[in-house]
Amino acid sequence: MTDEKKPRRRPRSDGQRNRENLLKVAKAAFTAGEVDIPLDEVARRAGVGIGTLYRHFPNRDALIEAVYRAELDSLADAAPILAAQHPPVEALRAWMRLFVDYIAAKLVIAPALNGLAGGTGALYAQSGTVLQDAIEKLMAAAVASGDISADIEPVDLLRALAGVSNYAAGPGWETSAKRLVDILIAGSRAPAS
Amino acid sequence: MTDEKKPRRRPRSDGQRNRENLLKVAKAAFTAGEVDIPLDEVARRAGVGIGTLYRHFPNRDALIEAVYRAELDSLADAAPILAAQHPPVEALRAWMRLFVDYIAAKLVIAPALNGLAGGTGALYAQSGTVLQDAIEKLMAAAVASGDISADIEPVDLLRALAGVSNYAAGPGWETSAKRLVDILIAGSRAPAS
DNA sequence: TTGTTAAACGGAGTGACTCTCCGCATATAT
DNA sequence: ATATATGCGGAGAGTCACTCCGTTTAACAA
Repeated sequence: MTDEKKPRRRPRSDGQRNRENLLKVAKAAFTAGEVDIPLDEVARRAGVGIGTLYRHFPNRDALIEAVYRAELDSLADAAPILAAQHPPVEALRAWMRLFVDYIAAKLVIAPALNGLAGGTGALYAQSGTVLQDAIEKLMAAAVASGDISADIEPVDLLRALAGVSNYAAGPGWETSAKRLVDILIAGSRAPAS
Repeated sequence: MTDEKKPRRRPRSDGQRNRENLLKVAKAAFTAGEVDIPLDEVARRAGVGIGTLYRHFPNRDALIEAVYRAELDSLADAAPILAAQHPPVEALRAWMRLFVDYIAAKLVIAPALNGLAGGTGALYAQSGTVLQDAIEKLMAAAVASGDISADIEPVDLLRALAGVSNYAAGPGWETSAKRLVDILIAGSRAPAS
């Protein structure tokens, strides 16, 4: 019933190496825009058989999720740091801008995120929770300090941000995206009651 | 060089019928959530051969675009009407809410829009222009009346809206999306100079 | 070292899907 | 009624995701 520990053996070193290699190759391909790269090709570039790829990642989505989970986590980790360095509203703004930067640097690729089966949720439901937690805490602080209105759903802002990443195209989109961040912040301000 | 007119013959009636049938079937499937439906199946349901489908729509994306173009157009058409009925800012707000309604009614399906190859642009570059025109005019009016700030990019709002449609999941998302509309409007207001 | 064994590997094979090609059918115009 | 451009249909080629299972190898014990 409870989780038994069966540490019979140490995990095999070649297994871990291959797994990391696959992730590295996949990330390189995805960030290079080859979102639709065949999985055979990923395996080939990583110097492993297709069977090995599928043992580590049961399907395409699993691979994509694994590639981005680390990025998502590091984005989430930045939240408490920013919170410590800035006043609440500015921390929120800074984090949202960082979100945009991540997209700009192709560290997080929206098409890949959205391309997931069923479109939505699948990935954000699992990996996305860390982002939700991050923004929720930032907003809670800003609400507590009386800077932003209490009846704003954190998720809404995240959605808007994610939306921008979908349509990240054309020159100047990045500054345009940061302008949107300002709009969102301004729109979330508590009325000067 | 210029577009020659060669109206040798009237288009064949069966051709038009089949085309409409395909669109009807495809729309039904897409709105029912069967975004990944095989094209053979679409052809079968429409009672035509696969070859016929591919003559009318050279690839999957073309079909998706054709299905939604009408919806997109009607959404765009609503803009001037709303503009005539409401003061500028309210017209803008109403239109953005209408956008959300369309998504809610599954008349426009975000997963399908985003699932397009290459992720971005492909569809919005063509069909999306009508939406851009629509919101640009609404915003121009609101800027002219001094209600909203001049340095807001219309596309940004569209992006945010589209983003929300991606993550349209879970109960209450709709009201949450409309709240986002209000945030965006509030954030776009011109400073009471 | 050597033997044992569980863990991991590789890649041929399967089924599903997209898209092409081209001979056949039919609506339109004369 | 005849001619012909227009549209139809579906077999088949090419690609891809994912499975299966015989073979290899790293980890551990003796």
